[in-house]
Amino acid sequence: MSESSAKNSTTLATKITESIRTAIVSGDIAPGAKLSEAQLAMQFNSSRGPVREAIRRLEVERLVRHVPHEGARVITLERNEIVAIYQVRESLEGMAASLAAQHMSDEDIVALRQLWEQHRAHQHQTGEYMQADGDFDFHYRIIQGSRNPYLIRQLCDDLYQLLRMFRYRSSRFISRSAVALTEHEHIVYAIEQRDSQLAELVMRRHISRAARDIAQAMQTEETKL
Amino acid sequence: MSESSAKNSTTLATKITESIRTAIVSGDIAPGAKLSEAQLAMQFNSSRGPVREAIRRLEVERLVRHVPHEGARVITLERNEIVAIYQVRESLEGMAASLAAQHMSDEDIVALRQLWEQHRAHQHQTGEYMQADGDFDFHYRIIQGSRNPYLIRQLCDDLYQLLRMFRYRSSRFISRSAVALTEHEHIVYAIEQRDSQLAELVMRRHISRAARDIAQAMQTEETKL
DNA sequence: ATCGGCAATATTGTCAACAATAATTACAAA
DNA sequence: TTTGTAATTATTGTTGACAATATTGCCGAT
Repeated sequence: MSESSAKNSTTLATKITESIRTAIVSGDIAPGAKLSEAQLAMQFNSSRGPVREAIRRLEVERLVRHVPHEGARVITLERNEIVAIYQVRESLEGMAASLAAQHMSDEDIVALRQLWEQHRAHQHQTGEYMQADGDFDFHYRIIQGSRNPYLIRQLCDDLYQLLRMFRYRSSRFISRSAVALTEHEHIVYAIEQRDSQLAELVMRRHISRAARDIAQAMQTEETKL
Repeated sequence: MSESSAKNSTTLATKITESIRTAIVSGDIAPGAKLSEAQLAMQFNSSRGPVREAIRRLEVERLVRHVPHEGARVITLERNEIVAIYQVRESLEGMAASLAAQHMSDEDIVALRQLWEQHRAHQHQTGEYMQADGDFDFHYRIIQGSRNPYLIRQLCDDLYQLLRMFRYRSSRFISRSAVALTEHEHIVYAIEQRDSQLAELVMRRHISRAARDIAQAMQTEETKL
């Protein structure tokens, strides 16, 4: 487990929170793993206080499940929970796309198009899957474009944490980068046209298909065991 | 400020969290008010530790804004933030209604109808506005009926806290109980018919109208000052 | 050999003191 | 009077010790 990524925030508790969060999301701390206060405190050269604060925060963020007097464990995402999350994501991010088509500045739309061009070029050259990071970047920009602060927080701070955590583990399945690239283009197009209805629909389908692929992959994964 | 509503949870920090949360949501602690650790600790006959934990949790729940070394204050909801929240609520709860129409058990639907009958009877007798609590109860049942655990948490644990906090302050405006009663009936009907599309649409309109009324009321309220 | 209860151990919850940072006040100079 | 600065005060951040609870291991009974 790497506690390297500790940004120099103002307070120790914040740094520890971020370190543990990235460790969970990146899979360095496995789902279901126990978070021992004493152990973590030792690891970060601190006392248990700041570690406790970090765990409490991550508990509210739903990355950690805590039961009194027993301790905290990293959550494990079951199949039905993944499905539930994707269902919400479809609704929320569809709305984000719709709002983005209405509210994004012309410059931001140009930048979005350029980002997509980069992704295409990258895929053309390397023939590689789209990087998860690139995909997230694309979606983040559209969410930001919604200009709805509450929606932005819900998606970026909350839902996407869970998504990242899950994606890291299951990146082996996801080989739909070619399809995704095409779908992204359609989204960019709809936003360029300022067609909020189309943007919403295309985004919803994009996410819906991803969800279907993942659910299917998990299904076969489960039957294999 | 009443710290009376302390349920006997297993841990002190939890009790304090709940007490402060209800105090904020009910308006006993005013928006923008400072949350002093020492003062709260005294108030709850505890040390600062549990109070700090409570504040950290409420911070992640977005009921409190915290800046390092300065302290925590209760958030203040601006007009545009209310609009943003209602926009998200419309999308999420529309989805909840759709899912409820698909997944609610027949018994639960009967119970929902009965609840509505009660509301109607109550209004008939007293001619009163619908109680905010009754309204929340109605919506909660439908959200639960969605059977989507992530959606349920997002709405009940997160969004509705903010809604409650705001509603308490502004209950003076909201006199649309007669309209709401009718709209609720339409929602119940759509769910009884298992018409998920209709349920979603009617719910969205219900919330959209409420949002419009509130935005309008805030507008006039602002110009008055 | 397995199961249930008791002691030992480990872990979490709470507390009070200390350190570090921000807010306030007092004071002096312009 | 006003303004900038330094000292004071108050508040938050962190720590280690102690209390309360859960887990583990041991022992005896069936």
